[in-house]
Amino acid sequence: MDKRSAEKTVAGGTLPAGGGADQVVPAYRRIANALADRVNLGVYPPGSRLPSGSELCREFGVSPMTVRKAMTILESRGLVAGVKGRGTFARSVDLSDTSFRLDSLTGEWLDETAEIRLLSASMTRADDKVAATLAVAPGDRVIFVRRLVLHNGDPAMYHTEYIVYDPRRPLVESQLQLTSLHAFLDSGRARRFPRGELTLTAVKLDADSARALGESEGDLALCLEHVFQDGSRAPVSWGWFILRAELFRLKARLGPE
Amino acid sequence: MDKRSAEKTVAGGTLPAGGGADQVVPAYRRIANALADRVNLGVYPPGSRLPSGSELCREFGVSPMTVRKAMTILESRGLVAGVKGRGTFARSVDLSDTSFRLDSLTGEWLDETAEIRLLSASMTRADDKVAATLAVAPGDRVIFVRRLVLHNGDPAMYHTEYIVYDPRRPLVESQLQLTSLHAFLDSGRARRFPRGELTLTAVKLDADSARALGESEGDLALCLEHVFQDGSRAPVSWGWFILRAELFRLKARLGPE
DNA sequence: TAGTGGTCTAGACCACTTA
DNA sequence: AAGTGGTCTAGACCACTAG
Repeated sequence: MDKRSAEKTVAGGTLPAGGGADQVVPAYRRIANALADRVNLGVYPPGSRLPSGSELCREFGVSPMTVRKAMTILESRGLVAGVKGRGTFARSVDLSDTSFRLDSLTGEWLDETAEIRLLSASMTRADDKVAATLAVAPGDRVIFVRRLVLHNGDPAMYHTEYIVYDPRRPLVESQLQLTSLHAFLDSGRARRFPRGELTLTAVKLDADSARALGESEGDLALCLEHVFQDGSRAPVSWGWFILRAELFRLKARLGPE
Repeated sequence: MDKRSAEKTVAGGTLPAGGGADQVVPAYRRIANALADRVNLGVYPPGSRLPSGSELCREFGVSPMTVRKAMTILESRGLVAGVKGRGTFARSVDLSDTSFRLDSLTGEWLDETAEIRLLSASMTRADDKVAATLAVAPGDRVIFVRRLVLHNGDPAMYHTEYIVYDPRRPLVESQLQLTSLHAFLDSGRARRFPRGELTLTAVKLDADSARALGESEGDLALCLEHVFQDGSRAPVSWGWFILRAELFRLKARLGPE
């Protein structure tokens, strides 16, 4: 249909309702929300097949691509799963589909007052555990770094890291003297290693971490362990952040928006 | 262009290369990965503007919608941010953009051996804290439930929950006698409350939780606090899961795939 | 006014499943 | 052979920004 002869719809969505809608909601979002509601309310019970693409086109009066976009959203939310040639099926979504963003952790305290202090940087030899994690031979040279991040002058997190030594990659010079926290966190990804695996656990402070953070051994903490990798998934850095438990919490939301 | 007269491209992507590509990679994914690499490698430094949609169409030889889809993916990954009328800009992505999925937590131990035990269920009056969280008046009736989830016969998590009492919604009967863990987790969402907010923290066991989990007071644990809401975001249930720390960990991956 | 991101259309083709 | 999900096209229109 040529848009210059459009009658009931415009490109941005449905025409503003007579009542005067405040916000224009895109059609694909309207459809996604409508279908999400039906899944949540049990109109499409877990495991059952949703109406096909063409049926939904008729129901909502939109073109296939628009329905498709809505389905993509629902699929990314884990609400439905599409199967080629068979159909799209409602999933049973539960708590385990929740996803926590780490930025809900940093957002509250990550500001200009954050300061990073280099505690030590040295060359050492990989022990068995380090060698296994970094996929190098035991006894190979690795860089060992310890950093402390302070917030309002107080220790907030303690970072220990082993980095594969590669003379062709002058990491040490450029990375060790970081003073800005943002650059520090940034160094975990943007310019450095595009891939990685992270694990978050609750731990008790060992003697070393406790001393660094100025707390008592055995105190409560979060441990964010990381293995950063290069483009071909070869491990380059292994380490862990020890976070003071009171300062950090992960938040997540269920449901639309 | 009519597809029946296609020459160099087919709908599924580029024509199979002479070498014989194993897997057909959709064009939008190829483009998204290519652009993601450029952002990560600093070809498009943080804050800089990416080539416009039409430029990318020319570069990759695809139609606007395909480029658009790639951009949507990058935006959802937090790698870029589009601004109407101005352009699409590279973001500085760091650790704080990581997102953890709770299913990496349950995946390992959630199976048929999991058992749920109802410890207590009673009607009580909301104290100030409960009233504030559930948006009811202090002294109003609320349902108080305590559950224990066992794995291989051992206590794994302890759940405490306050539920707004609403005689029109016979929650108690249907929810209290759950015996399947899957149905239990499911009850947090699918059929019950479509929305909610979750917070994950590290805590020490209080006397009550320690007794329930068969551990010692002061021991390490994760606390998953939840506020479930109805469709209009009115709180309906407030509670928290106390998780034995050794059994639970959150995992995440950085980068493409 | 020209350019940009964002939305939408009305088709097409493919790979796949089911009958 | 018919139906379905998934991909892609070659346009269009809108809201917005900037020169």
